[in-house]
Amino acid sequence: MGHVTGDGTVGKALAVLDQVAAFGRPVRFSELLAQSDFPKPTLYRFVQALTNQQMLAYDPDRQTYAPGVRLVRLAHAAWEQSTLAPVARPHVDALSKAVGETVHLAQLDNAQVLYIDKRNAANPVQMYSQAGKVGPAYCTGVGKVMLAFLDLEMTEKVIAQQSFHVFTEYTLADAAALRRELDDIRANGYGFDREEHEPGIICIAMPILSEGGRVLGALSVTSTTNRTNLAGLEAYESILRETATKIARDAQNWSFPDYNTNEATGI
Amino acid sequence: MGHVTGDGTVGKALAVLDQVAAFGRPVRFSELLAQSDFPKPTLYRFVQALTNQQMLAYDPDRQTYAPGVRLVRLAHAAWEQSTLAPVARPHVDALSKAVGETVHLAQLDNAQVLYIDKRNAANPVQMYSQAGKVGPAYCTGVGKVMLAFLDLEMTEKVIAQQSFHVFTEYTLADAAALRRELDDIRANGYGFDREEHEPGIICIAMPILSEGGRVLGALSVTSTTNRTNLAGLEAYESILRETATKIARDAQNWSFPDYNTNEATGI
DNA sequence: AAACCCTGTTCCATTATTTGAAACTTGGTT
DNA sequence: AACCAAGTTTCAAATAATGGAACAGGGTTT
Repeated sequence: MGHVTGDGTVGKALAVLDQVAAFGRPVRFSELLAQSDFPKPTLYRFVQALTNQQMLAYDPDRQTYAPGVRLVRLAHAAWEQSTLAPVARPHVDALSKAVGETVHLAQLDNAQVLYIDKRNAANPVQMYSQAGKVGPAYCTGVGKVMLAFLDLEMTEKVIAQQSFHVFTEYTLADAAALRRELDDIRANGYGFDREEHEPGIICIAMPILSEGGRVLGALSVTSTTNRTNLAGLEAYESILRETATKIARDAQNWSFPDYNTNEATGI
Repeated sequence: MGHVTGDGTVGKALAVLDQVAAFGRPVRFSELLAQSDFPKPTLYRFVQALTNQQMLAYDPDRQTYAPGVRLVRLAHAAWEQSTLAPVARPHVDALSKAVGETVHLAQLDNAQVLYIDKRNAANPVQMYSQAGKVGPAYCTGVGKVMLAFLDLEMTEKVIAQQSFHVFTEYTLADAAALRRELDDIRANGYGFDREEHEPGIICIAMPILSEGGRVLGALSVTSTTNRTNLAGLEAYESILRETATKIARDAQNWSFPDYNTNEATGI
């Protein structure tokens, strides 16, 4: 599943957790066993331990396992401490209000795009409904602009991991096409999604770069071909650039209090 | 930290993960060690393994650990498969649109309230809550209504785990006061938060009960004493009850496709 | 009913991994 | 140069993980 699996027992158990998550639906023990390298009792004990620990949830009626609620709790802490989202939040709010279209905030995670925040024009803040979702890097606006500004070695490493599955007639179908696109993006400083992932869905995307030029994440404004076109989206370039700059600046100055914030504050 | 810690190496490692998350901020190895029962090398290896596995993120500049992004990915799967949120979503959307105030969807998790979804009011109150966040059960609207409809044995078990920290002058200060309140809630079928957790913040809360009467979760509509009062919130009782009933009904019929949903869809 | 699955669970001797006191390294401070 | 604190590695002993095999339990077929 793309992970190292090393790290002794811990790594093995977490591989099982990934395996369950990858199913995308509650899964039976036998299904896990069928595609597992572990012998039956070994897998059984991992699943038991993870369930005890509430990393998996067991449904006794259906006899199925699914990722457990403890993950939701832990993820909240991760989201607040290890992603750009808390720093970016006010800026993403302001951007969302200004453009009135769907806004995404993303980071790169294991050669994939990880969406860490989203604003719906109509319906603000639906956290994990989209945040936490992963998507392909080679055919999304945010993915491509992040790839474009990695150092070359890293870019190649990530390109090598892309699947180049063809979603639409506009999907970039191979590494060569993607490299040409990345050159364009580097020249312009930003990029588009030209219905490459979903028909009718287009976006303009802007990298969030640290002062040193390191890729921190990316922002995008998404719309549909019914409502506008690429030229129309281009109008958002300057506000996207400003927003990205502000987020990068704040990320630089971001520091956590070294006293123990006693979390007596509300929900 | 409330966990069993058993389950061999896996349980121990996850206890470390919880420990890091509990800090609520990036934490140094020595800080973990100071409050840990594990000897230095043992703790060290757990932290290493978790970091390799991206369950923790290491910041080399500050030499600190924080919960890692892999959790965000996994939590998305957990949220979609092991919580009420996906079933409730359309109903919560409709409720939110109808009432124009902040709406919360919560479940009970280890004697705490776990918020699993949220819709902001049209003009949002400055209040900090998100999916994944946990809160106290004894002094929130959703917490109390869930407690009220557990079976008595379970109710007592959960009451025994409450801290009864006094947040405001209205906070229920002990188990006896909470039990009286739960009796009231059982009689009415729903409950309020009377500024018990945060000054100026009030809410009306409704349990989500299965046909068999099992507690599935709770819904609340939150506002401020500036904008309304308890009598004003009471106007939402019927729509809350209807929404809760619909969610319970859908949760009953909820079934996962047994074919492999191939997830080619975009964000 | 008996024989036969298929799934999930437990046994237990073998094996490999974890364990932790102590020693060592690194970087900063007196 | 001596000291100190935080982090890292070593290695024999202790412990926990491993997996072949055998055992339930529920359902279906003979």
